[in-house]
Parts: sequence; structure tokens; C-alpha cells
Amino acid sequence: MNFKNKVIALVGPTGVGKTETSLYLAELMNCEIISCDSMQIYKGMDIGTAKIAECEMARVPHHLIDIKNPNEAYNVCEYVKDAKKCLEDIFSRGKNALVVGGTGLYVDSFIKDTSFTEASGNEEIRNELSLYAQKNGNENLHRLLEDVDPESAKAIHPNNVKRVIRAIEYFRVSGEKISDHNKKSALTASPYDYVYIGLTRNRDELYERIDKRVDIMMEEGLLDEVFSLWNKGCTRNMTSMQALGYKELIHYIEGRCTLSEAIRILKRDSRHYAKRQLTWFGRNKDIKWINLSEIKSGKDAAILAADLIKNSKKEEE
RNA sequence: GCCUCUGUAGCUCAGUAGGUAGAGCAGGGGACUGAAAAUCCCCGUGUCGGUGGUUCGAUUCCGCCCGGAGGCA
Repeated sequence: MNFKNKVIALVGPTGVGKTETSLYLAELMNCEIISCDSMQIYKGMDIGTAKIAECEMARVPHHLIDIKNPNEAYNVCEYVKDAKKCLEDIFSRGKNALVVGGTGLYVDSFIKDTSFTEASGNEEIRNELSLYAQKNGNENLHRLLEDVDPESAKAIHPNNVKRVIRAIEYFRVSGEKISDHNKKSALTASPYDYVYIGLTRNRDELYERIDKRVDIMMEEGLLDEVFSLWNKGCTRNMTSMQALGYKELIHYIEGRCTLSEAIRILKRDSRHYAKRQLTWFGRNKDIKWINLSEIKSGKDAAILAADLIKNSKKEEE
């Protein structure tokens, strides 16, 4: 692979205004865009994931949007593989890559090229352990982890069953402690010439935008979109249907709550999600932040970002 | 105008048989390596509407005043 070209990561919470800025920035920096969004991966989930409109996509080539059907599972490991392939293509065309998205784990794993080679998910083990937790309680499941990997057991709260299961699963499949593996992979440096740009806004304004965006999505026909997916057999246990907007409206469609209640919860959970994203990105010291509350337009933000990117290069020299 | 109920955290409401108060929601902070839009952890001082009185001590009892809801005329 040609490592001379740049990888620019444009990150930030949901609803902050990444899409608009990304188009200008891609044009300024001669980039193609690699989407980094665990839900925009899915076909037919357009309104709820705030997917970019086709006419706008024409401005800049986009990758890793609409590559899976909603009934298919997907995960970080696949994402890193897919994104790497895109990167090779983009570099071969002599262009830079702009990684745009809010899925922090995916962005970071891709940028750092985290290795996920061994110990893939094993449904059998997961089901067995999940059943064990239901029968014997979270604490006892956690004790199972303590026996094989005390370090992970210390780091993972007993109630975080999903992670406890993964850590046990990892040990059983690979024979290695996941804590050891994580330590090792954290040491390896990124192979890319990368820069992180973070987009944020004042909290009140961000929340207002998120609430308003949900209303707009409803006006645009989110309910129809979810209903048609539900009609095609999409159920709550699918990864895709865990997306914000989909799980809440399915709840309503199945008669478990009123529509206004579903919308209330959707707005709330979207706000919580944005906060979690800010926490995730907040600890990344590589990120250069731009507060969109203090900037007139996405275009101005892109110009500022381009400056930051050029300056970061100087700093290194 | 009279009668009844009501005023406690941003919101909805508990509560103190007089010793200055606590839940849910909202909100805040954090974790995160193959489900990540997922999953999980931590965080509750507020003139107890105002003002006088009774009392060693009032958010709690009594009077008045100011909000709000209902009923009777």
C-alpha cells in the first residue's frame, strides 16, 4: 500500500453537522469519503440513519454505505477489513481518504489498524454463557471470567454481561487472555499518516438539533421506513434494528407504547448517544476540535479544518 | 364572594405523628478492542410559595398574604 497519502478522520456526535462539513473538506483536500457509521452500512435504512442524499453523494465518491442487508450482522473486524480495501483503492487513485463518522470504535480500530485476526465470535459459546448468566446470575458468570483472566475480570463490571461473555469467549476460542491481546495491540503504532478533526457544538444547541432532527425524520416518513422493514421480517434482535429510530418505532409498531412515547424515548436516547460519543472522542488526544456553535457554516468549518490539517503536518516536521 | 384541595430538586410526586428531606424521570460524569446507534458504572442542598405566630426548635401546627386546581352561588 502507498502510505504517503493522508487519512483524515472527521468525527463527532450525532447531529453535529458532520455531513455538510465533510463534503467541503473532501473537496478542499482532494479526498474520497469512507463512511464510518455502523448503521449507514445497511441498505434501506436511510431516513433514520440520516444517510446522505444521493444528489449530494455525487459531489464526492462515498464508500461503505449500503453494503449490507438489514438482516445481516456486521462488526468492527469486518469494518476494518472493508475500510482497508477502500483505502487501497483511494490511494491508488492518488487521493486522500476522509473517514467520516460517529462510530468511535470503528474509526479508531481502522486508524490504528487494530488486529482482530483471531478469536472470531462464536454463537454457541455466547448462547451458552448468556444462558448461564440468566440461570446463575451476573456475578457467577463474572467468576468464570475471573478464573481464566483475572485482569479482564477486574476491568469489566459484572453487570456488563456482553463484555464478560466476549472476554470468556475470546479465551476459549484463542487460548489467550483478551487483556493480553489488547495490551499487545495497543502498542502497535498506526501505519497511516493520519489526522483527527473533531466537530462539536455547545451542549444545549446540540440537543436542540437532535430533537428537531427527530421531528424532521418523522415528517420525512421514518415510520413508513421502519414499518416496511418490519414487514419484511426485520426484528429487534438484529444488529441493524438496534439502531436509534428503528428499535423505538418497532416498539410502537408492536403495540408496546404510544407513538409520542416512542418519539420521546428516541429523542432522549439520541441525546444520551451523543453524550457517549463525546466521552469516547474526548479522551482521544489526537483530535483537533472545532466548535460549530462558534462558526457560521459547514464551509467555514471545512476551511478551518483544512488549516488545522496543514498545521499538524508542520508540527511534525 | 364563600367552601374544598394544592404549592417540596429542571419536571412528576413521596415524606417528616415538630429535630432543615428522597424516589422516578430529565440532566451531569465515566468506561469501552469481533453486538458499539450496542453494553455497562457512578453522581441528589433544594430560601420544602411568602410572611408573622406558637415552640428550645417549623418544611411539618396556627393566622394572614400571593400563586394554581376544583366546587357552590
